[in-house]
Amino acid sequence: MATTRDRMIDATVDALRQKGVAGMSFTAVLDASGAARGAIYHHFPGGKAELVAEAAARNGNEVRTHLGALPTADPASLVAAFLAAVRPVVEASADGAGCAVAAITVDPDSDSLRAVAATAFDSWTTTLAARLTDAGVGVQAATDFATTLITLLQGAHVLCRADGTIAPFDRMARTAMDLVTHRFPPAA
Amino acid sequence: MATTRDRMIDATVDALRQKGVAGMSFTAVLDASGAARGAIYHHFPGGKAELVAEAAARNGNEVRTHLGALPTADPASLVAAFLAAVRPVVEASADGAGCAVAAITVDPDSDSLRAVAATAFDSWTTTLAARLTDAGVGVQAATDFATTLITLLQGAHVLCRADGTIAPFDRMARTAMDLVTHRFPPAA
DNA sequence: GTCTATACAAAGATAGAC
DNA sequence: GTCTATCTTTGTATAGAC
Repeated sequence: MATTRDRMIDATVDALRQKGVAGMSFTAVLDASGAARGAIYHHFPGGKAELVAEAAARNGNEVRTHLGALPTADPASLVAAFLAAVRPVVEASADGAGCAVAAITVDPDSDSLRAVAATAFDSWTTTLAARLTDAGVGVQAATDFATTLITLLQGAHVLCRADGTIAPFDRMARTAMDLVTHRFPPAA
Repeated sequence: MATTRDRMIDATVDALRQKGVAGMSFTAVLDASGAARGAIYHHFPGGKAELVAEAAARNGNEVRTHLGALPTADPASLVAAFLAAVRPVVEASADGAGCAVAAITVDPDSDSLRAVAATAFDSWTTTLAARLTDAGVGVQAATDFATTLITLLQGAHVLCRADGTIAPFDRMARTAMDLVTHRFPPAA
């Protein structure tokens, strides 16, 4: 069974994705988690900043784990696997969800939150880059390429949320596959 | 000379880029624009929603104008021109600025704001797609490609803001140029 | 059109009983 | 550890004088 503290973090991740840091309220987190008001500063003495940082970090770790499980093959099929894996997440964005890690980058005056987001994004690109080098891409190109894939993912969140549909993602995915297959043609 | 109303809109664009819709306060807008408190509902009877919608729409139109002025040539040099044009904007994101149109997509329960953002993004992709067809790309591929460029732009805003540097943009730009030149080799 | 003053709600944060 | 109650600040929104 999940502890109260865990439920609060999960509720915070959801709230971050939908409303961002400033738009998220303790009231919403407490309602969703069933916790009492005083529980916040009991479990998170640092207040909102601490709760938000831990929630975003947890979400970032989960995503990194998923990215690390992608099958390694030639670059083109890795890109295809990446796109297929993130599509359901972006689909949720079209319905108003968004990315929790991206949400904490918008905080006005919190350098520590931006650092948490930077660490998460860096872990994603590093993980993806490792898969690309496994697929035969050079180290420099793999790092650049992995950054591009995460950039596309984050941009798709924004465009699909605005559009209310997954259509922008699908247009982008077609282009990405077209470009990468011309650059790294399948050996077979 | 700019009217009070114009200065309020400009201040709102800045506030949106830095703090988002929920994080933006009338107090900040009034301080930055030098307007009085009562001026808000005089010029914008619809309150915050109306002010924010008009600010984002103005920002969206400005960007579209810039995109329409890009020189048309082969696809690869158009991409190069696009990347060079947006780089300074993304550089501001690394310092905490962000994109005003992207900011209004995060609003919790405002469908009209999301529609404003969707219209702006659509005008950008349509404008870019027209340049691509001028450069000889087919209509379907041009639409997909233009969406991909805007997706990269929005993703770069997010990653660079998190990182605090322009480095993610530059890594993405290298990859984008590498991919597009292999797909559409220069005629010369 | 522009200003001051204020009403009303909601936010984050704290204190202290159980 | 968990809860209720409350303090303080800040936000949006409005009223009305000039």
